[in-house]
Amino acid sequence: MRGVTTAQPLTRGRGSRRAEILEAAAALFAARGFHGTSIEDIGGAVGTSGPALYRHFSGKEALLAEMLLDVSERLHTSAANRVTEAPDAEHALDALLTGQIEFALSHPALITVHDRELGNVPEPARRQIRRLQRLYVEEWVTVLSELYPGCPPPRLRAATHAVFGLLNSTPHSAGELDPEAMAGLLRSMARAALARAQS
Amino acid sequence: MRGVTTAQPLTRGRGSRRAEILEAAAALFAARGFHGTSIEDIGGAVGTSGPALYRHFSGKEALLAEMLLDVSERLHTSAANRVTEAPDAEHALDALLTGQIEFALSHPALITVHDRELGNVPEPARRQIRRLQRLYVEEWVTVLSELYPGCPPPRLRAATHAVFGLLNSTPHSAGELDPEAMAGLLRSMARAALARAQS
DNA sequence: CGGTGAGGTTAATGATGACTAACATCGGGA
DNA sequence: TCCCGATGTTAGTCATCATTAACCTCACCG
Repeated sequence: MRGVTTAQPLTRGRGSRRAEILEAAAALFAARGFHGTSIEDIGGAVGTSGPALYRHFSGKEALLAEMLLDVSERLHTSAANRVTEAPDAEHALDALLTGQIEFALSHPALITVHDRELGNVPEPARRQIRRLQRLYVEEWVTVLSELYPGCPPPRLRAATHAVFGLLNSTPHSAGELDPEAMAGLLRSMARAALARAQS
Repeated sequence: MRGVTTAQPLTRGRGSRRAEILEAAAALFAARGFHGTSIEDIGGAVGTSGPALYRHFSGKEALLAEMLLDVSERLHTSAANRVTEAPDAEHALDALLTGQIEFALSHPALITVHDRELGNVPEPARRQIRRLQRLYVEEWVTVLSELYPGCPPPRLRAATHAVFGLLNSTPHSAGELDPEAMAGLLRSMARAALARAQS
């Protein structure tokens, strides 16, 4: 029984394993939390047993770090691009909303983990994630400042966080509405909410 | 060194210790998560060492259960009362908003734990908490149905969850604005967002 | 073929942590 | 005054878990 049943890598696509692990881990972290999920759980979810993960990540925290870094990078660069390409602030805001809603609807687990587990990321990476998050928020605040001049930035920042809360509620109300309708509802609610930040 | 330094209960108010523990635990759970917080941590936060907690709660999960049960009860009964006393749906909605905003602003840790850690509550209690949460949501949906007839309940439910997300964003944007301004901003954004649910 | 590297496997190992046991202390009745 | 209940204390106990060690195996390249 020693090393007899080994298992089949069977010509897997390059790096697909890492991605598969990250995806499984995201789902588990979202459902049970970082500390509530064991390495064995994650391994099990991808069909290998526990320690196999160390062939792909240096540890559990590193795995989380990579996951969150990737999310905050995607959010931020997507936002930056959209804003740059928009003809005016009005369209920029629409584009930001679209980006966040698309992401939240298609990756609910990542969204959940992203705003729950930052505290478990070890220091070198944590700072960078925070930085990207801050930049992402500032992307919104900048657009909103242009749209509602005269509204103090702290208020816009608070409003932005509130809208994130609204948009990221998706994982909690999963299944109530189909994605199309949900996207429309969220967009419309968010726009209306933001319009109230100016007063 | 055996049992020499015992410590002083010193005529504490009745049951105040339980409350003190619950409060400390809420702060720790909010900051580090249920599994990220040890019994020793909680004990330390109230000036006793670890196992002393078992004099007040039967275990860590029981502590969490009591905490969440209390929160969902407070939210639900407060909402039910407010709605009953309101002259019409318009005022009822205002009262619901006021209640949720007051609670979220004054107990950010409880709000955070409340929508993160339900999964760690053991079964008998979990069902009851879920039930109260459902009733709380239905309180909102009922009022909204009256206000926006013709809007399908699933949509109203999704909108309600979205608004909870918006209002509960408070813990994430702590300190940006003073509580007064924050309350006003949240209320105004929430109302505007809800108004969009009808269309 | 021969060996090498990627990716798995099962057994330690060492911490940490929930919970229990055995034992104090003290304030407040009887 | 003496006992008891409420609360603490410290030292186990037993699981669980991250991480490491030591070993396999297979695809592929020369």
